[in-house]
Amino acid sequence: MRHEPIAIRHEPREINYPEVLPITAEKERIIAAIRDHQVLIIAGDTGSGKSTQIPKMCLEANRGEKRLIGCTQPRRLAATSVAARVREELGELGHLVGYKIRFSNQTGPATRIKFMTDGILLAETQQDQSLRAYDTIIIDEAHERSLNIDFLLGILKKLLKKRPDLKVIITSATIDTEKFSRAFDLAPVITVSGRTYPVEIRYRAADDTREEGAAGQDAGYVEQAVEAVLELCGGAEGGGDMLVFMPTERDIRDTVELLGKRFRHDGPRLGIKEREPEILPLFGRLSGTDQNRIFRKSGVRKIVVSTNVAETSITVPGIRYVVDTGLARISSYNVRAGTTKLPVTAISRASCDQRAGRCGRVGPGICVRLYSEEDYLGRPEYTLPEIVRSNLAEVILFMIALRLGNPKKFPFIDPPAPRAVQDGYNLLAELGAIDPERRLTERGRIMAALPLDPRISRMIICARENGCLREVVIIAAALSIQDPRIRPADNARQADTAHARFRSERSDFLSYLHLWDLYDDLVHQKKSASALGRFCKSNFLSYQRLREWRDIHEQIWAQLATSGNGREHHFFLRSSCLAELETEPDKRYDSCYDRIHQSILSGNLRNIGLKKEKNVYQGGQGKELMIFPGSGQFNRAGQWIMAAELVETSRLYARTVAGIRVEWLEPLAGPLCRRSYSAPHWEKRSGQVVALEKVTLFGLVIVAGRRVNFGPLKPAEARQIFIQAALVEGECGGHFAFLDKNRQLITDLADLEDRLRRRDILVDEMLIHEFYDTRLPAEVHDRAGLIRLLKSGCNPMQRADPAAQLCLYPGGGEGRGDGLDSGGSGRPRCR
DNA sequence: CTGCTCTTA
Repeated sequence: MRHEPIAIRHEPREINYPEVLPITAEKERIIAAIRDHQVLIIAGDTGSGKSTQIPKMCLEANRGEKRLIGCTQPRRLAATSVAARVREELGELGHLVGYKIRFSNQTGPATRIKFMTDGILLAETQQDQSLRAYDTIIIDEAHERSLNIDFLLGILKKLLKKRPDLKVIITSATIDTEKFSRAFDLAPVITVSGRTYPVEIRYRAADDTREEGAAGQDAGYVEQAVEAVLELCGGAEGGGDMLVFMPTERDIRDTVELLGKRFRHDGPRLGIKEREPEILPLFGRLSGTDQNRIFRKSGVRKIVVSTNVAETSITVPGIRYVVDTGLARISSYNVRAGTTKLPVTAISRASCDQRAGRCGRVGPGICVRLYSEEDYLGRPEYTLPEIVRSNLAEVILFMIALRLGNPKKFPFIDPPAPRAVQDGYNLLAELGAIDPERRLTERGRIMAALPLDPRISRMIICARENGCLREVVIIAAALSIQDPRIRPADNARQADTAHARFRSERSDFLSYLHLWDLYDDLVHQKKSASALGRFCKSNFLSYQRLREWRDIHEQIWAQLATSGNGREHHFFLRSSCLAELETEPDKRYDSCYDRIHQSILSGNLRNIGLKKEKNVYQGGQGKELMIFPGSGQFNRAGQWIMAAELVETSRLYARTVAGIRVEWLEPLAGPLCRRSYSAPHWEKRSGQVVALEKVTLFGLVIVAGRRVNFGPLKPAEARQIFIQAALVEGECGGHFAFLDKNRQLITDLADLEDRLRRRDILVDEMLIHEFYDTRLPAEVHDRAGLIRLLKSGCNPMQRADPAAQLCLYPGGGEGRGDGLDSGGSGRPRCR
């Protein structure tokens, strides 16, 4: 818990604002608005100075006196770099600025302005629900509408009544400020101009009359982008770096390759006199050193070919020209299938404009759009907020843990669809996090306390029971980071060879464990950071991501240790299933493969598959999966698999895959299994009605034709079969006096009919069935039940003798208890 | 035969 904040009184000192920033002119207006309103919306485009100057204005408005001024940023890098900038600008007041991001808390008692990622502020609400550590909260870049931002805005909206002293400032690009204002009871909007240069937009749509390529080929935007780049280079525009936006890594590879070729072969003919430019790919999975090449000055023209990272996350310096395909991969959650789609999609107008703006930061720019103005105008204005295209399980778990009420009534700016909310509840129920009343279970509480996807938390809980916590925590941390393997286009083979060193033949999860063991050895040998870096480089691994992996691993252990009582920590550390003596890497985990993978399966039940053909699997709910070619299980996997992820791109791919045994599924899935029964029939030997049980999980048959005792499942149906087969047709087995008598009577009557040549004395089977049906108690449906019934006839308190009841003629019973034959084995007898 | 990008107790 936070101790009472210390009020830091200080002599008022001059706070300086850079004159060049447009926001400086609005200073007095903004300070007055902060004083007069609880919520304020400030709209300003790139270069307005809002991120750095508004926190200083809050200080000048006497905010942050007893509590903190909290400023959120969507990305860690932004949080730390803006903090550094403000600290520098504040000069001798610089010590008032701190920041906190995951794994690094640089705040102290003197901190009054705290920069952080929005994820951190969200996480803090778990400890400090009313955010009492803050008197002012600034949500920056709200227009990005990330899941964290939308969730935070809802929480703040609910908090405002309870915390009248709290001020909230929402800053955004100058788009859609109306929506924010309306969401916060018509909060005032102050608009600040940006500080950018004009950007000339040129539309260069694909020529419609141009012949289509081979059937099924796409529009050829790679070729068009290359043409556009060559035109710009050969035109009269002059020098300056270029930024080309592509939707996928593969397109980037193709573009880089084609550009290089064209410059070499056709450059002179196209009037490009300059030296061959430097062509650089840029995407998130690129190693840090390769990413940093875009910041180096080389003396020749730079052409950066990038994914969406360059739209908001990385600012490529010095860009004068943008070539925009208008495409991006945008993820969306498919509620029906429970999978993620990652299609190449036409981006929104806001995104197009953001991309264009990337060339107006150092001087007037030119943006070539590979689509028509008509196309542009027909696009949606904004990108769909992340919350309406996400799996909501984690959000809902959080809401239950914090008692934030019904998600359907929560003040989301754009509420998610009811079906998506229902799906989130369903997944939580499948994971055992909530009970039928949607309250947290014991498991759910542990899951809510872990900073992980609920599915991953579920694996850890299962591993605790299975005694393989050490292994599964390593894997859980691995599943929480981006793939640490690097596979450069020009060195793919070498990378594959390097990665094969730790690849498991049976499971991608074990590959993670092998890599961990390899790297952990080096760390324990106290290798220097540079030695570790060299190891990463030569093995095509990301040093950054391995570090993140270890950090998350440590964080999970710390959380597990505090969630139990202190003593549990020891238990956790020792609960490894590792066979101490086995040193050969791919055999090390053989003996505990089942336990580890059962634990992982507990979080991945939705992602199982049954082999249809090589690499193609029948998934749940009628899905067809294909093993991702980058998986170690490609061309290797057996009959049943599970995957940590199912993502639909060109196909529905299963990523991070391992073989499982079908027998694991039923006990783990429990009530998720659907059962159906067929061919119920009387079995004389066992004295039961037996049916064939079929068990399915998400539509996949996991048990077929299992013989089960049908009576307890469907007593009424079983009883009819029992009456017909055992009593009417006489296949009961054992010896029962009443049955013998009834049979004798029927034989006698049949004889009588034969002699008299009549056919109306003996009643037909249907009537005999009816007779038993009326006389036999409802709960009797097998031989054991019949024996129990007849035995109860021995009880003197019993009014009617059951055996007599079952005799076909009046008075057929021969006294109490006589329903049972004294012979036969193992049957109860009356004494 | 190959998947955009962020973020956390």
